Amino acid sequence: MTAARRRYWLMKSEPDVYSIDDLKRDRKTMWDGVRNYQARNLMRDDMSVGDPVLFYHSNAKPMCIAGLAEVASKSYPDPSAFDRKDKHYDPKSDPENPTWMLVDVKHVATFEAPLTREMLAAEPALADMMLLRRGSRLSVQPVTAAEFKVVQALAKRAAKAAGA
DNA sequence: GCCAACGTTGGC
DNA sequence: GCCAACGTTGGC
Repeated sequence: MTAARRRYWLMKSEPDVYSIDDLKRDRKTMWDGVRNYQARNLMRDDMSVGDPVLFYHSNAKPMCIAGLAEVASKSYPDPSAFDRKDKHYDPKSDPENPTWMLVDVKHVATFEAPLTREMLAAEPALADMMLLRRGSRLSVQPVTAAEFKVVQALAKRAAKAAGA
């Protein structure tokens, strides 16, 4: 057994559809409905159980990193791809050889003060973060260890400021 | 609501 | 294999 290098991720969700509060309530959820090959490949090939995940609220007011989650399973076929009634049903995906894979994600912490996109954009250390790049639509993104550290520090600072 | 960015589809 | 048309994401 070789220990996998710890990797860090950011996953986007529209809070109107599924928010960090929903994740907290559910404790754990299937990250279903992803229909982008790049995002799938990251979940299928690169994620390990225990990897930290930044939970991002997209298309929201405010847009923000709302908290911390964690990869809670290995990848497995996305059942919503086989459900005719599901919005993300994919008739081309063969259950014998599934196209779409997902992982379970579990709630770790909801930030006391959400880190708004504005705050992130104002942080020089995050200048190269994929999330902040123009036109970056990928809903599952890698985050560097350095970026993750900075986000954690910002979250701590924001919580302090909010509580003070 | 607009539209830039980008992925997918399908004709050729 | 190219590329135009189209659909979606998601910030603004």
